[in-house]
Amino acid sequence: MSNGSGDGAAVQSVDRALTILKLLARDGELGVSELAASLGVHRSTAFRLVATLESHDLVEQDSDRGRYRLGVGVVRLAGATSARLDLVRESRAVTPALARAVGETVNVAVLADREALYVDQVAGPSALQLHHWVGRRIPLHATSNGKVLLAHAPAALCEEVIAAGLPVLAVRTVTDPGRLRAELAEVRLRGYATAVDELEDGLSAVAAPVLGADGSVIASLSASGPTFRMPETAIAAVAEQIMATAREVSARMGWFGSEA
Amino acid sequence: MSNGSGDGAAVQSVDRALTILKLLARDGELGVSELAASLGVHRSTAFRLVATLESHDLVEQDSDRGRYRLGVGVVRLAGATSARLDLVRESRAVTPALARAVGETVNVAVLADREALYVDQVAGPSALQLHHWVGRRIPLHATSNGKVLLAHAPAALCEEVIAAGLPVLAVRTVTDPGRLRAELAEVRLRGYATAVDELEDGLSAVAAPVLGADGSVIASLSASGPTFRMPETAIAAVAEQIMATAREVSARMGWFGSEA
DNA sequence: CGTAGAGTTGTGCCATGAGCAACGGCTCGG
DNA sequence: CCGAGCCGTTGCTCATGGCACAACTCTACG
Repeated sequence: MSNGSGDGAAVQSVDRALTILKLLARDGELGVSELAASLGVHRSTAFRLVATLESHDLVEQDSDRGRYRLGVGVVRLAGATSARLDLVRESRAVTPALARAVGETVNVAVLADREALYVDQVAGPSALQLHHWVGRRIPLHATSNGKVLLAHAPAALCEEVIAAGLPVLAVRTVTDPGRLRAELAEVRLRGYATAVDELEDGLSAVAAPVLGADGSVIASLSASGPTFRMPETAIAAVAEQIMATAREVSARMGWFGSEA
Repeated sequence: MSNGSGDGAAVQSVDRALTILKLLARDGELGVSELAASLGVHRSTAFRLVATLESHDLVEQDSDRGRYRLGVGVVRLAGATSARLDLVRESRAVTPALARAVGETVNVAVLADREALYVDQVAGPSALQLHHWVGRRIPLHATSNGKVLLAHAPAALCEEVIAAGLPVLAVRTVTDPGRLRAELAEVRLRGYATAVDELEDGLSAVAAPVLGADGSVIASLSASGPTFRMPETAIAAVAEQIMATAREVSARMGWFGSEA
């Protein structure tokens, strides 16, 4: 093999393993010898490929020496991708308009472990913009999105985050537990969160919660830009726009108007 | 590498590719360099692994040189596995009792391309039983399950199957198009199908349709055994039992009683 | 414009993937 | 019951396919 430059099957053994997944999707259940015959490889090769898939829960066996079928890991992967696809697709219907209206970069974030995971971003019209954050994990205490997610998370999670420490990231990072708790209470009351020079010097953001069909907070929607473009006096007006858009996204996600 | 005998990661490159899927499930979107860093491999290695995943639609890119996320192939795999898991799980609630009651092997089959795909099997109590058929594809015209599926399939499919030829498989295989059409009409009228010495000499079967929530035929349920144990005189009684169980499975699959 | 970083491609080397052989378990037929 | 055949699994060796390096292209930023 000379590293196949065009056919897409760049790594042969990976290609074979993925072909096993397709065969099982097609046929439901197959034994090692059947897989080996379909792939045109030796039984021991098929066995090792399927064992690797099994170690990742992508296939499973009925019994110790039985036939293989697709496993729960496949459903898990799909769950991860379709829920997030839904959120990104629905929010994308309205976030470009918000980005234009407030003139800043709009982000959507979800709670993942004890961090804010950025799942979508739409740039505002300015030349001075945020770097691409999708796929990045950001500390909860230092961002507006993080504060929204934390304010609506179980109290136990909030205490875990505080117990793990609130590291300094910028000149105004909130590092005092009491102050963070007070801010989170205000977020819940007011309906939005702010972060000014807390993640990065010169970076400000405002965020509001996105609700799901059952009224629980499933994501956070923010607008962020340079602090000099988002002065104290402008925050409330921006917050109103963000909250309105967050309500629209919530409705698109199935929320019917009565907050949990 | 000496083919790692215990750690489950039998094939390293496959393990790495599957780890990429997990990373994307976790983080939503990642670039080649980020994947390479997470895996601890060179960028070119990560690129080739992700290219292989992409060739199988398991990951996709926004743009030509953009970041990767999980692709529609993942949802397809999950669709294949969860729909079939549902059918097998729901039918399994009642098929063992049927196998005991009629004393024969019970099978569940679905229509897949132009064949009957066997997705579950429960052995009857007799020593003389069928071999394991799960995962096997069987010609539609020669089995009771195939006839049920064909009788309720679009007419175009029926004609395609006939046009492709009806090969002889046993002494009584139906090979005449007119006779097959007449049998299928009778299946639709009577509510069950039979196959006697048509797939294999000495093998008989009776099958009835399983309906889904929308009243369409989603599977076929059969009992099969040696012809000497299922004489002409016993077929109607067995058919009643099979139809009753098929109605139960249908209800479990969400059918509410009014056939489409 | 130049630089840095990211994505992509070509090449050669060696470590890993593949195939062979052997073993143990299970099923079926005599 | 025994033997044969088949299947799943494991150990070993070797050669080839996977990997890293280097180079190229493209894009974004100062």
